[in-house]
Amino acid sequence: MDNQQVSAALAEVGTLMELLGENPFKVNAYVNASRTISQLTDEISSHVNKGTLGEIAGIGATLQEKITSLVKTGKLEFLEELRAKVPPGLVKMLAIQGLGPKKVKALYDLLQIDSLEKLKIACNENKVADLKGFGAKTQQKILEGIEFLGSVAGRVRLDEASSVANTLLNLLKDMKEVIRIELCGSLRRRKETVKDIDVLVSSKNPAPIMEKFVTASGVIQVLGHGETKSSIFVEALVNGSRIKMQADLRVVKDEEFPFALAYFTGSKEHNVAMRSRAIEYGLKLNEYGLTGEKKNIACKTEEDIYKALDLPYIAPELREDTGEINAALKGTLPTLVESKQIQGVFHNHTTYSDGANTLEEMANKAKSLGLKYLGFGDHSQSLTVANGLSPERVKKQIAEIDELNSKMKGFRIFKGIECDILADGSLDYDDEVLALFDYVVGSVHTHFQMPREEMTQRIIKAMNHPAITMLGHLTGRLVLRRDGYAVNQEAVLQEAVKTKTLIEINAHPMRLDLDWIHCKRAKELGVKLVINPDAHSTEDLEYYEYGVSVARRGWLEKDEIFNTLTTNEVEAYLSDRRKAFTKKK
DNA sequence: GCCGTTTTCGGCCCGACTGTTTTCAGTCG
Ligand SMILES: Nc1nc2c(ncn2[C@H]2C[C@H](O)[C@@H](COP(=O)(O)OP(=O)(O)OP(=O)(O)O)O2)c(=O)[nH]1
Ligand SMILES: [Mg+2]
Ligand SMILES: [Mg+2]
Ligand SMILES: [Zn+2]
Repeated sequence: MDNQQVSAALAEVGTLMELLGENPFKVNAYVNASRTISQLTDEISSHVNKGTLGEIAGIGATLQEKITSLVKTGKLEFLEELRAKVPPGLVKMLAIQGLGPKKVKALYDLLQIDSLEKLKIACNENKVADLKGFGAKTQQKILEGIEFLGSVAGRVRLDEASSVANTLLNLLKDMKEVIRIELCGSLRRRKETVKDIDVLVSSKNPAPIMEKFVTASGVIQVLGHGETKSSIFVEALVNGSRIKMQADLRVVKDEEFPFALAYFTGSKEHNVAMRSRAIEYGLKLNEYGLTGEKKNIACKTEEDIYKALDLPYIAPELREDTGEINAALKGTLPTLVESKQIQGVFHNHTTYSDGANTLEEMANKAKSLGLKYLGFGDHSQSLTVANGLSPERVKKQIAEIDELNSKMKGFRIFKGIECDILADGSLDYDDEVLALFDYVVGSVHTHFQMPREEMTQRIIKAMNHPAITMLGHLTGRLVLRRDGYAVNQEAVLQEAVKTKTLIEINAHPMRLDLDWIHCKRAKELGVKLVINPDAHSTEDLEYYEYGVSVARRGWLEKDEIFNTLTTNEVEAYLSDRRKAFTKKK
């Protein structure tokens, strides 16, 4: 079993134990281990083999045993026993808004309800309202919740969620009652997918803000409407598709804003760690302040809060409880790469293949974004569905780039190609054609169904071709749409070190590939990365910002990102590599 | 189930909103 499978199994253990009414702290041990393993940079199997499982925080003797069983046999007897005790319908019932493990257990214990169908019937027969702790309103809400299940949205891509969030932000930000307003939660931490929109406002007069929020256009349902907190379910149109999301609004006093900002930014696990640290200091940390027995510790910024607990500021992207607090203590937090340090981007498409804009339009847009250089990467000849370039058209494009380069002042265009890595790991052009480019991005676009080991060898073979400069979208995954092909990312990253292949952080919000966890792994291994927007239009060029977010979540610094180099440095680097390639032939 | 400059038992983050209650449990953030 791999990390994600082990993580899923432990999460299921947690859910089933909860439904059996187990001790919540015990349940939390499983849930916590599940999360830790899902965010591990290295492979859980390597910990099993090396006997280092116990070194992972939150994994003790019992969990070591269970994880070892999962990794070695793919099975866990304890989980099988739990599954035998808890009907699967109970887990489905948990998805109903407002129904948690206690209520589901009560419904099962008292009315033998073990499916959505039976639950609906019981509600309609008015049996649920009579149970202790239930009532007419709860019964009605359950019925509505069952109907709502079909339209319940899962997670949403960061770019789409940002778009919905900005609509809400614009709705509120100019109200006279609003002093400060900020997007928080996973949006602020720049997670690749977002479950809901978390908005924080400071004000002396919350009521009108709450009112405006719950009556906003597109609100499908008001989930809660209180003095300091409201929740809604909204529908919005983003790029022609309907997006349904929850949104939460917290309103606090302005002097509480930094504490509320820290709280509402999360993550939950980071909050728990920070609050536990406050306890060690004899203090209490919540969304309103940092308080002791008699004293209140005034903080004007988040930085002040960290400082009060003897920690340096921790950037939102790092607040995932993946070691940031320990690193902060040791003074080994990274100085994260910033958007303004990106000098240019590679891997962009034009009308030569499947892009919407010309070379010149793309170059002008890049220049207007403040970039100093732009690299192209249209598709290669065998990718006919995307209008891949024949060697003749390659030469034509190169001539056009030469002309643009002589015309544009203070801006440099690099000649590149997104060259298909064919099924056998060979490249899609002869070496004579490959020698025409300043750089080559190697990407897999076909034959996704290969066995994992074959795919890994295919990519590794391509990385060993001296013409390859960088590897495009390593796994081919599409966020929330398609899993990547089976590939040993660890092996590819290790090979990248050996072959000095740059690994792309594909910044297209549909891809974000490498993901942030493997960025962290790449950092540990000493891999160099390059942030590319994979732009198919001028607007897409701005996607590199999403790649910067991934890099920051992966703890990456300026020096670890190739395209923070200046034009001259890039020029020198690429020309050296090209010389090595052409000399070899 | 995990963990330890309050160490091997007794804690484990803390609060808002709702609906059921008459003082609070459950769910969610
Ligand atoms: N202290 C504390 N804070 C929490 C807890 N649950 C949530 N929070 C805070 C931190 C979260 O980032 C923030 C928003 O909660 P969300 O459930 O919306 O999670 P978040 O935005 O992190 O991720 P998501 O919405 O799932 O993409 O509220 C909790 O149990 N304790
Ligand atoms: Mg959220
Ligand atoms: Mg939320
Ligand atoms: Zn591609």
